[in-house]
Amino acid sequence: MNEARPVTRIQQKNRATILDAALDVFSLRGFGGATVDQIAATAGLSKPNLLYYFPTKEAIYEALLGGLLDTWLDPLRAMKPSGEPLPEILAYVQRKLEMSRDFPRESRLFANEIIQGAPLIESELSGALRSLVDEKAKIINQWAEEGRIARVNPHHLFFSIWSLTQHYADFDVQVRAVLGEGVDDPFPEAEIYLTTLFTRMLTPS
Amino acid sequence: MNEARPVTRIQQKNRATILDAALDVFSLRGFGGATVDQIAATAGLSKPNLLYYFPTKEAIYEALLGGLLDTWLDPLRAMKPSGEPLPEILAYVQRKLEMSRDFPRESRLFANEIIQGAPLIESELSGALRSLVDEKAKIINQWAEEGRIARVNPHHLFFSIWSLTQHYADFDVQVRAVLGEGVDDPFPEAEIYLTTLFTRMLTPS
DNA sequence: CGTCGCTTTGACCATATGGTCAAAAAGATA
DNA sequence: TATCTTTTTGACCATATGGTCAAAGCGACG
Repeated sequence: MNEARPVTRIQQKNRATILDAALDVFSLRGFGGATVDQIAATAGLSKPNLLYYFPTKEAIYEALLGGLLDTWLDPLRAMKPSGEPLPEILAYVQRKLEMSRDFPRESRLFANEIIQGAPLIESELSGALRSLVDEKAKIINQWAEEGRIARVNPHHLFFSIWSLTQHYADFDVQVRAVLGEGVDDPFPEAEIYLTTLFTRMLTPS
Repeated sequence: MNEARPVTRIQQKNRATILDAALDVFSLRGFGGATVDQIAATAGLSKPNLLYYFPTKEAIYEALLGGLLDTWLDPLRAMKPSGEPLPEILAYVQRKLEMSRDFPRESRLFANEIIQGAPLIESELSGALRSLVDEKAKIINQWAEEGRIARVNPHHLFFSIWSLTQHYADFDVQVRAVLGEGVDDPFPEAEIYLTTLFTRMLTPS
């Protein structure tokens, strides 16, 4: 009768600990480069104990990725056709940049997955993601036709927002190396730069 | 007396074959996720035979990365202060985009390395790369002061060029998934979009 | 306190993986 | 053709890795 086992406090805590450790390891080494032992060590658990909570390495990875794309797209969903065009877009850029600053591991995990061919989430990319983007692209086009923003290819506009914001998480090492010791937080300047960029590009001439 | 052994034709061919195969595998799976057997199989060689040409897996990886950053930066080196500002910058963007189109594996290899913390090339990043960027940043600032382009943060300008162009190689799967079946080559539109973007951002108001 | 189910672990296993080595095969050279 | 060097390979090895299992530890609850 599939007796519903309650989720104990220990289970909740350990699952969370494992996922956090796995995020550390997977985002840094990619799926193939990560080992269960590393994750277990990072989580402070024995390997069999870890495998008591997640049956396989794949299961941990899937648990991390599942929902990540969804969370990642929340800021885009928040872009409303009723708002002022430029502020709506700039708010989206800013929220994406904040996510790069506050959740760099998630960003890198996602980047790793995509670079490696997105074996696990390709269906979501051409399904849910594509639908959402198509829908929001119409809004951009609408705004452009009304002359409220300059005309741009809306799909590539989204690509550029993703690329520019995620760059500060994924290529953090490079950004810091190039900026040098003097700069300990690249994000304030990044925000100014990106705001300027999108404002100049989208302001109708 | 360290008799200089000549490099035979067979050696040349096999080294090239191995590096090409390794590029396939490393760019898709990252260093940790790649196996010597996969590389050997892709190259059509036996594993011991492969290890006759490169002593270790690391050696293959290093051989690939060594020089890659250098090649990668050639287009930036070509940016001359004597030229017209906007065309110089647009030419740089265009050449970087071409590299993403023609050498996506190299781009992904590089991305993998950076995302994973650049263990092998961090010194180059804060050495050669940083110097070159600082030098070119001065040119950008000079142009801005002369009123020939709009004022922007030059370092972040370079970040944006790298990020936007490499995105089309590294996130190719996502780009194609979002654009759908109808688009079989995203690059022409990308070029138009990026040209527009940088023109609008950099044209003095 | 005793029982029962949840949690943890040491020992273990099969396979994968990076790498070695001696010997065979294949060229080059004379 | 005989000799010497370069190239190739089958067999092998130590370690790493993903995963299993039976048994022990532990906590909640009657």
